Amino acid sequence: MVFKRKLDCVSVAFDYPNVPRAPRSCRRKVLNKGTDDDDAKMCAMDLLASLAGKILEEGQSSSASSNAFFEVNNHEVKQEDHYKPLKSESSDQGNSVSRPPYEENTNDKCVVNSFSFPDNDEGVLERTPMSDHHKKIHGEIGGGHGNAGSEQGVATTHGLEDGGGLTTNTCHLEDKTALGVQFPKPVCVDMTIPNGSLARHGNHTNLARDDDEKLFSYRKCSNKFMSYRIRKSKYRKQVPKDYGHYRSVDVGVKVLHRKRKSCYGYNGWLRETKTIYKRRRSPDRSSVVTSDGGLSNASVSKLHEKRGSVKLSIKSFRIPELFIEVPETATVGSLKRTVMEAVSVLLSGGIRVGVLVHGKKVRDDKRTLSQTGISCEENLTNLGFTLEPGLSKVPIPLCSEDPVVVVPPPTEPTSLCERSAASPTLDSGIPHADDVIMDNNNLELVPYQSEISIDEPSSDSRALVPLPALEEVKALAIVPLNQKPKRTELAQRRTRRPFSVTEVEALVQAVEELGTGRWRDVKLRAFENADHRTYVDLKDKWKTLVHTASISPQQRRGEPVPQELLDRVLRAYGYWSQHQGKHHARGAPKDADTNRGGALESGVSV
DNA sequence: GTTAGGG
DNA sequence: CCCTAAC
Repeated sequence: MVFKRKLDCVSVAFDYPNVPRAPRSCRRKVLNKGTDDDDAKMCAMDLLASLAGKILEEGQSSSASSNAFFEVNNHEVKQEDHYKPLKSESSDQGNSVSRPPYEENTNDKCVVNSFSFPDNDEGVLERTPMSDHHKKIHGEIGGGHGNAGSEQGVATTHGLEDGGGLTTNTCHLEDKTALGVQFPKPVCVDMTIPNGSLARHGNHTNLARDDDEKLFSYRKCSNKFMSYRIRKSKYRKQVPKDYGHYRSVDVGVKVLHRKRKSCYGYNGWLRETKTIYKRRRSPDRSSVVTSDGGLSNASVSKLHEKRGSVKLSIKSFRIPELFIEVPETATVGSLKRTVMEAVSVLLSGGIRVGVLVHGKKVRDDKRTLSQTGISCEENLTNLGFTLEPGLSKVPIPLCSEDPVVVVPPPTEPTSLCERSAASPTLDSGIPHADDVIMDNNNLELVPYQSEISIDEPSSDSRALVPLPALEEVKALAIVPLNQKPKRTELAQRRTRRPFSVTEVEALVQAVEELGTGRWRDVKLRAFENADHRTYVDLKDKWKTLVHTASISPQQRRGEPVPQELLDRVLRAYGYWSQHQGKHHARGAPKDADTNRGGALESGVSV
């Protein structure tokens, strides 16, 4: 029998309400020190910086005047096999073992696929290679710059939105990234910060106002996931899972963003970001005309051409995909903060920009735009940008076709997500949770096989980023490895998840039967399906339980544990302290089942 | 990979 | 919960 092993969740799970403390790991904070001096990148970086600032402002002002809203695509995943009922036959104490709390795991995992920015002012990138003047720096965040090229206002560009310049792209089949077992109900989220209008999508399944009078629109999305094999948590800290992988899809950078918290406050982050990006302003004086990043649906549109210069309007930037995990009971506010933090962390980690012409990445930073063909009117419409994790060392060969974040003006702007949602047949493509679990012992994040093959042959993404699936696989597999060398700041403490009484009950029960030296068995026995509980966790919990039981009730904190349980803890503790190993031979899980009563009781009675 | 124990 | 030593 193959036991499921802990599957470390790759997700962003900030539990603000429950985790007041700051991560101890505010140590390593290394920002990307890339020295890329590419103009385009710089421009984009500046733009990003400003956009990030904008986001932060949005996020910080509790006034929350922003108009941000999500589009959540709720994936309905079968859960039947995700959790295995706790064995109860072993209970000889008459207490029917209730289903462990991990079965209450109703956390939704969210996948943030896109993040667009306000459209109030169009983000205009002006490249004037021969020019020597800076028009404007992005310090004027929010300032209403002249909106040159208003004629192709985002809203009209794709005709998808009701004038809101909203991103419609959401879930792309190829982007469904989820750990099936960990994601009972994965949610694909598309984030957009519109300029005050609402997107209209056909797949809304829910619509609710959040506490800031903004709208959340939920809609179904295809149950299509990519699964990854992830190594156990033991080496989690050494593994830069944050940039677990990214692939070439029109959605853009794929980032498996593991739970973590920014070591910096938003202010600090903002400061740092600005500083850095300013410092790295393009040496050859390209300028960012507006900083507000009026971004909408993924595209780059040509504003107009002046002689010798190129003006671009970047309609949208997608952030690398983020996984977010929040309990259903979480507040909208906490969700916001979670997303905010995720985005902040992501951006603070550095982002690189790639340039694509006709879907092909232009690697030579030395080439001029005209040499690249970007100056041509025709090509300009086929100009795209990519966002990539700002790693100083990004594997070159396999990442050649980096994820597209800003893609050429889509001729067919319908989001893949919508298509996905409309393709129920694809739902069957979800890898079964068990499949994922069975072999998640690899360090790399490897796309689940079935995923690749399910790619929609004619999806936009393929057209936009012609990258063979195989290549993607390689890239995915290699990225984490190459990044391994000290992606320091990524290490992050897991979110604290206090044991519930039910869990304690299950733990006590198991320890009573198995003893205190067999945590793996305890895990397998009582918490096999609680992927977030490692045997070390159980051991630690037991430790605290023993301590808790030893102190006066007044000194105890947290959710009170029934005295009855604490008594059992002490009893078991005392027993197993005296019978170390004596019953190990017969204490094997299978034996314990027949033990009817458990080692503790039978042992004591003897 | 597991345990055990300190942090 | 994290980190490590020890096995």
